[in-house]
Amino acid sequence: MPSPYNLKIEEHCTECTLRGIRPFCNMAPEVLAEMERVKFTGIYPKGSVLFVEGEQPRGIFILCNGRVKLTTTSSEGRTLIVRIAGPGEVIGLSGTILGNPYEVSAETIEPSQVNFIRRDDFLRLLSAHTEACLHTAQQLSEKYEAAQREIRSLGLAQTTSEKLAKLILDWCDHGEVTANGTRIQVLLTHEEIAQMIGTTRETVTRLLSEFKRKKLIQVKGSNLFVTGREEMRGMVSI
Amino acid sequence: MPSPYNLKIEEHCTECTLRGIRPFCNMAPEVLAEMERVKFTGIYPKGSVLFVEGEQPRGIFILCNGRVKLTTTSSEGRTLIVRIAGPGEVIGLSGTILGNPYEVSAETIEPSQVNFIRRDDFLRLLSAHTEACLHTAQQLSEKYEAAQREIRSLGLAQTTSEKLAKLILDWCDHGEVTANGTRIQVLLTHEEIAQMIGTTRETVTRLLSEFKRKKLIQVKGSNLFVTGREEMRGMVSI
DNA sequence: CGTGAAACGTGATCGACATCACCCGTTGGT
DNA sequence: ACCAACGGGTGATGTCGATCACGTTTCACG
Repeated sequence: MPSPYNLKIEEHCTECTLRGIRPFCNMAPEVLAEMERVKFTGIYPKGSVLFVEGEQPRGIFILCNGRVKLTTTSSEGRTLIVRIAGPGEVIGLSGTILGNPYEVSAETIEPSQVNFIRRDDFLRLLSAHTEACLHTAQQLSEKYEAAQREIRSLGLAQTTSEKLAKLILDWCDHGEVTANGTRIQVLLTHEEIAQMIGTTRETVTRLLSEFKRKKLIQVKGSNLFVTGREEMRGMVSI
Repeated sequence: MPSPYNLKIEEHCTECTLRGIRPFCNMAPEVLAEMERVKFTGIYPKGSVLFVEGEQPRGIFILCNGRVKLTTTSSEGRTLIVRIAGPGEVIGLSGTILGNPYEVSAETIEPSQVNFIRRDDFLRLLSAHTEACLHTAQQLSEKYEAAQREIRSLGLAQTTSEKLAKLILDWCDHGEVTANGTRIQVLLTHEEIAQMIGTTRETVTRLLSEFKRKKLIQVKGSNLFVTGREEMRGMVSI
């Protein structure tokens, strides 16, 4: 018997699938039924590793609920967070299609519900249903464009504060607008923020203090209130 | 009547299409025939602009011959070369699929032969032929993985010399191994190399001199001979 | 063949940021 | 209740690379 907590997110996911909110689930009933037949649903606690960079692709992971951190590591041990995937995103798609090893590692940073589809099942699905194939092409296009934007940020930003401001502004898009600024839940440590923009923990700490001093942001627990959204936009040239 | 030069590259492209060398052309005859019917072939001199960042997507460009520079520019005017596309690559795919504006600008850096397919024709092709759709998904996966690797390089490299060494090593993969090192044709100025790794022209000049001093490379005209491939690999931690 | 523009080479300077070192406060585990 | 481990804050220091400035070479083209 599942715990009340698990039931809750399961319910939520089913609902979203039925209503077709998730881009990847918004397909003809027979395709969805087929997907339903071959999928494995898993619920992972925070900190679970879905797969590791370099592994042979076992299949795709459809994230129903929760968030997953995608990282890559240099031979020196430096880590870069490539992306944080949210609900509705498909993970491990390109590797699974091409049969290439996963390019990144995936680790949940929240309790997450994940549907897994084995590689051969997925490839069969693609050949059998043009619709699934079209949706996959769209998902890949979106990921590609997101990667393109990431390349822009990393390559064109002049200073570290510009990168950090850009990151916070990106977060704002999914934040909640309140009386005292846009509220964002930051579930990342300074270390992890540093790994997202290719800098060090100390620099992130210092820059965030600077932003506080300049009244651009306010920190209350794990909430970050962005009070100077316009000023921050002025700092960003990308 | 086409010039001998144009004839030559046209011939070469036809041949490659027939032999199925180009990944995107390696499809069932009826799909190829359909593509043949809707495509527009163009031959562009060096420096032609295929499209500009931000434009509405008109369709896809299949590069048969030549090379195309894909760039993005910051509001400050700084330019980043995202990728140099070569024969067989499809350009403008993700934007065309999603209907989003082109994310980059495309400019030929060699005389190039390009097949253009209009957006609606292409989308019809995708819906009609699962095979075309599968090939598109594969192309997108490859592009996505390439972008991923680019993110790795930009985000994890510690120093600029590491980035430059990595770039040269990447070039080596398509170079010709000779008695005195791997030969590469560099058709880029120092300025453009700088734009590929997010640094300045002066730094590229200085670093290349340093590499010459250390006997890692030799420059003869537009040819670059990599003599110390192993030493350079040692400089790169990504 | 000359001439102007583009590409390349190099020195001087300076600031941003990585690195090291240490401290403090919180948290969670036994 | 304690203390190790973790996350966060901050100073001192050194260095890499951006920037400016100018000279030199190469090359296209009339």
